[in-house]
Amino acid sequence: MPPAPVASPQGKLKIIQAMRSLLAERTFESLTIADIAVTAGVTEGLIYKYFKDKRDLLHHVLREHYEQFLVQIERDLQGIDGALNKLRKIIWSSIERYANHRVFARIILLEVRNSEDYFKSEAYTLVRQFNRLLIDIIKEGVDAGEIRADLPPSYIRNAIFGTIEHACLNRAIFNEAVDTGEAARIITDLLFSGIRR
Amino acid sequence: MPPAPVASPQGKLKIIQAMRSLLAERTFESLTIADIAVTAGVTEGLIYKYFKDKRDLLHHVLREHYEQFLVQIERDLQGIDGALNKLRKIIWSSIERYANHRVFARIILLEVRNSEDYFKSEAYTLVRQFNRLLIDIIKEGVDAGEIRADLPPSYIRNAIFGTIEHACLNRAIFNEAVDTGEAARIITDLLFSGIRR
DNA sequence: GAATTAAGTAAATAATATTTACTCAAATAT
DNA sequence: ATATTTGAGTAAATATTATTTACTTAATTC
Repeated sequence: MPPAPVASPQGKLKIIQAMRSLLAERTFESLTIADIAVTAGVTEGLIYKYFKDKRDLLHHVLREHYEQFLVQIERDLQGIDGALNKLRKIIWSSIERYANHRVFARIILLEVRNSEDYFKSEAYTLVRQFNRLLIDIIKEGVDAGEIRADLPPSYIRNAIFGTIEHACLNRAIFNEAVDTGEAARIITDLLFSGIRR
Repeated sequence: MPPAPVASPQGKLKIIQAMRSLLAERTFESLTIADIAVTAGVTEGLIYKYFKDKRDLLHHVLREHYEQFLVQIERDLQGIDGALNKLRKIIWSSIERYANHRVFARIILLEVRNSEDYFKSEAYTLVRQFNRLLIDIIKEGVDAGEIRADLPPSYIRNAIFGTIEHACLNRAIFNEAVDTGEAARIITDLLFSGIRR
């Protein structure tokens, strides 16, 4: 049997929870270790017992979010046939995630990409995994004749991610509302059919 | 006549230049005021004479870059007719800028959006100005029947920016090469005609 | 029951940002 | 021609924040 998942100690959980709730209101840079410790109700030293530094804690929070996201995506794709239908669903699920999990959106869109450590983190491993999934679906679509073969899959993936992210940026930054269904419909239509009349 | 542009003092210029050259190699967060002062050959105090704090200096560097970019864009659009042709040119010019001015790309894609101060900065005013230009061109295209009228212009703008930015992200982060002409052709084609076969 | 270990604390230290009080030289006004 | 102001710049002090260290304490295991 697999090793029983060792329960995290209270203190660690409180630290992670404090980080999440502080990030809902403030930027990563503006948070001090003291802030986090006070909010969590632990001492500053304990944070360094579980995390290498402030950024490592950030990456841990992102990783947990991303794990949930990937589980949900996998579920969402069950029973969907055809590459375009899968992409449509992924677009919807991604927007839904950014719209309803603002801390997740803020971390990934605003806070991590400026640090080299991120690209060595486990969180980034998950991002790459999601990337590969997307590329595979695009290739499947090309092979099936659903998707144009003259556009490199990486550009298609960039267009999908980039468009979604920009559409959700104002949500992450200014807390503006996003209508998931509407946004997904418009973005899918735009990417599938183009802007030319 | 307009007030003669007062020449910046040597020290200020050296500080700005030091910031630029350091940002070519390292992330904003990793730069200390001491680093910047040593590289510029001035004392730390002088930096605070001209800039409110480290971020204010970053915003100043971005503003100078963006001013140049807008001047170039305006030139590039001269004599081009038709909204789609203008968008095509803007896509090319934007990619060219990110590809050939990596510090600019790094600042705007990775370093500023995580701070509230940025959105109050003069640099951001210029970004909004560019945004408006793009929206105006899109509306012109809709009115002229070149661009679909059933897609909100803001989504079209997000798709254009987002796709370009994601395509240039690996350039900014990992210093990967970008073939401007090729990228512009593919992205324009993708956005104008869609990915569906 | 002694030894080890995990969870946690408190205080010290190190790194860094920022402020303060000053110097000097040039420009300007009297 | 000199006193006064001002802008450029410095050096050192201070404030803030991150990180490390040395230590409890309570539970587990040998």
